[in-house]
Amino acid sequence: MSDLRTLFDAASALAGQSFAELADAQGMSVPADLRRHKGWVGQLLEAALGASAGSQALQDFPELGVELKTIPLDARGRPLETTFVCTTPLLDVTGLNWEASNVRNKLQCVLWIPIDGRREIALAQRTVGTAFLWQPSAAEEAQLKADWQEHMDKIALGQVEQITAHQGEVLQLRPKAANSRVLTEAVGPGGEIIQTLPRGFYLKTGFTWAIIKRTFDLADSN
DNA sequence: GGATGATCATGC
DNA sequence: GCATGATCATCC
Repeated sequence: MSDLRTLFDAASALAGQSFAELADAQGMSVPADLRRHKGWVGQLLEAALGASAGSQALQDFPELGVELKTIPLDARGRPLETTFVCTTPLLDVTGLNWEASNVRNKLQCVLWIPIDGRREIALAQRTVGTAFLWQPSAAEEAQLKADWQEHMDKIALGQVEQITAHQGEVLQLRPKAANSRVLTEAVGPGGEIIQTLPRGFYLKTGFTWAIIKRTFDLADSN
């Protein structure tokens, strides 16, 4: 992808296409469901748009500074899932600041691609929605920053295990691992090193719903 | 019905 | 294990 316009046009052109059509074009096969293929739709869209970062800790289109995110919507256009942003540092966090954070970097410019997330529709028949570019408004960034700071303060104080997904207005902290037996190092209550579940930052659905709602001029009811 | 905590696949 | 891509499954 040489420029943002080209990428956006390519993403826009995917609107209305079914996963079966897209998979066929990419030489991919469509799984029966997502239970054992949770990231499949994201990978399908990455392939269709030529994202190249792979498993590196980079934006999907580093040269454009753009992060690609699919977001599954229900019949009313509401997000069905929270949106994973990045994993959370749990050690040596005292010097970290929002401006240099991975969360801010990832969310600086997002190419959102709504997808049909309805489980009652066969995966192959679900379709891609209308892509749109988003950059956080000053208000949105302020919310994100406040939540990020609150979480990071607790982590720095050795209180990571007191954090639940209920905390944070728009940005929550939740486990992010293969399973609940996976452990990583963190700071404990007494400043010692403890073993704990890896965590990740996720955008709450209320936050992404507000973006979707505004973008497509949808009503709050229904 | 919706959100939380747990989980799945893959590459290095 | 940690990064990527997320949704599942169970709970309230």
